[in-house]
Amino acid sequence: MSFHQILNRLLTPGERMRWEAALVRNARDFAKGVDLAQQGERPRALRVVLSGWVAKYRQLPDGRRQIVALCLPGEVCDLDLFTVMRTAHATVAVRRASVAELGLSEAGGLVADCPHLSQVLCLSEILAASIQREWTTSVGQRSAIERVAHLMCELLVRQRDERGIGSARLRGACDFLLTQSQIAEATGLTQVHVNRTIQQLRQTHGVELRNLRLEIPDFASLASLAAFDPTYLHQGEAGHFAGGGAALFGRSGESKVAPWFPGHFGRDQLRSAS
Amino acid sequence: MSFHQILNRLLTPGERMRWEAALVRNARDFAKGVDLAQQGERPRALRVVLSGWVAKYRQLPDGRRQIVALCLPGEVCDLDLFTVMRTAHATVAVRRASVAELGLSEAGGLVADCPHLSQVLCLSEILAASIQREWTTSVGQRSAIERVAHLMCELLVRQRDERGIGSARLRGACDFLLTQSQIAEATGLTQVHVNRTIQQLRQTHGVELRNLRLEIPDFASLASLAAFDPTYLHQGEAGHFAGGGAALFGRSGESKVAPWFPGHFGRDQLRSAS
DNA sequence: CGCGACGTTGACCTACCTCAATTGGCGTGG
DNA sequence: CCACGCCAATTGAGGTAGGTCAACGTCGCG
Repeated sequence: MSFHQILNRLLTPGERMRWEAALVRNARDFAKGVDLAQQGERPRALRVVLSGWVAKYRQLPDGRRQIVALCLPGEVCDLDLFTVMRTAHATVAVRRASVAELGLSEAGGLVADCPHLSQVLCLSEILAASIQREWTTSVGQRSAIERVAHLMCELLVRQRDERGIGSARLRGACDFLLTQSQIAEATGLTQVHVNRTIQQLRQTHGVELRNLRLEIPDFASLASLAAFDPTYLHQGEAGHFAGGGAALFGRSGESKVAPWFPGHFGRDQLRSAS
Repeated sequence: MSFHQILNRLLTPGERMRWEAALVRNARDFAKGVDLAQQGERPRALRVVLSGWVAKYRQLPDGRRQIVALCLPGEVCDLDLFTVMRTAHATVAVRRASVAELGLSEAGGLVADCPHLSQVLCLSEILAASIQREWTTSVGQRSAIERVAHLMCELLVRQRDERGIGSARLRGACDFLLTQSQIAEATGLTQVHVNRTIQQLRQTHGVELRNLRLEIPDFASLASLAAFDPTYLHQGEAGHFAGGGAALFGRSGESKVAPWFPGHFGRDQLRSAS
């Protein structure tokens, strides 16, 4: 399922409104290449992409970088705000992007007010982890042409059911906001080699990648070349998630949530939003 | 933090006992190389490694495989049982291993009875995701020698605070249950090349890898070679997790958990264990 | 009109792969 | 106790996918 599907299935209409109002209220624009967060720092916000793409990357001391994840519109970047002391990766705007940044009090208030929200957040994290495993597989096992093709397939499919905030069409075409250098950083290849690889995909599969648009004339053959098996995207499992999530989270919809928050940072207590 | 730290901090003594009793009751042994689960099938159990190592791997149609994660003693393999319809990866015993397999009703009952358990499970999943990102970085950016060294560093550190079920000492030595072929599958290298790489590590860093034991005379220098930065393991953050987790999960410790379970598989309802 | 970002091309190089033996350790059975 | 067989580790020779370096082209924008 897409993140939107999860949201729609698990949140009540009221929760959804509250969630989206908070996002709009905290929207911020970032120019291409601007870091939203540095690696090693204490997480400052729960981030939700509203438009544009955002990348998580890890940088080694000598400058090498690996993009480890892409966050498309509507997706939550991570739960670091709630769970870790220092983020191990940085976050950057792939292109001009609009991102909602919810501070600790705002995010905590939302979670407190929307009993289903923690389910949604954790499930989105679990989906992200599944994608992450596939990326590891790609970089570890697939050849250059397979990697690039696989990335294309994944991003097409991930955008397919992003009605609402996203901006993708069905059938073989979608937004593609990465430069070739960024594709290189995501696939563990060189920018030069990515270029040659794309040309090869153009010739052999008619794939077109221009003006931030991707067109795939024959998705099936590209998927076959890339050994793309969409199982890991768990599409259409929102219903299952809803059930399993409820089990896992003890039906938090029924729990009385206390307006309490640990002050372990020495920060202010949360306001308990109504 | 290690998974054990999370467990110790977040579960009440009673919950811990219940948890461990369930593990013991459902322990099963697997010979080396035996699959605990195939990719593409419906998850059958919540698995917890008791002894030995377990690997998650993804296999491509032509046979290439990538080990995407290692589960050490005490760790939960994944939450697929609760969250997805078909697992995208397979699970295999790296060596003879003992694994607790909790079926849906047993696992659901545990989660229902132990209010903090869902926190523990989700946080362990989040930690696993962080490790996964580092693996992607490794395979994408690090050279062969860096990859192997990094894996060694990670596994040493991950075993350090595994008192209890685990069997690791501090200071530069730990169990290492992978064959060179398995290291190759985890690092995206060839078995042959892994062999040469290890020899190089032996000569230049005195690293010894024999008889399922790893010895690292100079951890600092190996870590530096590998660009190993343990931030991503989030050690010693169990306290933080406890707080943040509570916020994220709405202090489930206080919630009244209903002995209810979705029957979306058409399975039996859960018994509500006392 | 000129600058900067992105894409494209060519020549050369090397880290890692492939294939194919060979060695060593160890458990098992005779 | 030795012989066999299996599995993991090791070694060698040769090949290639992809990296490196260095231009050059092209497009959009101020």
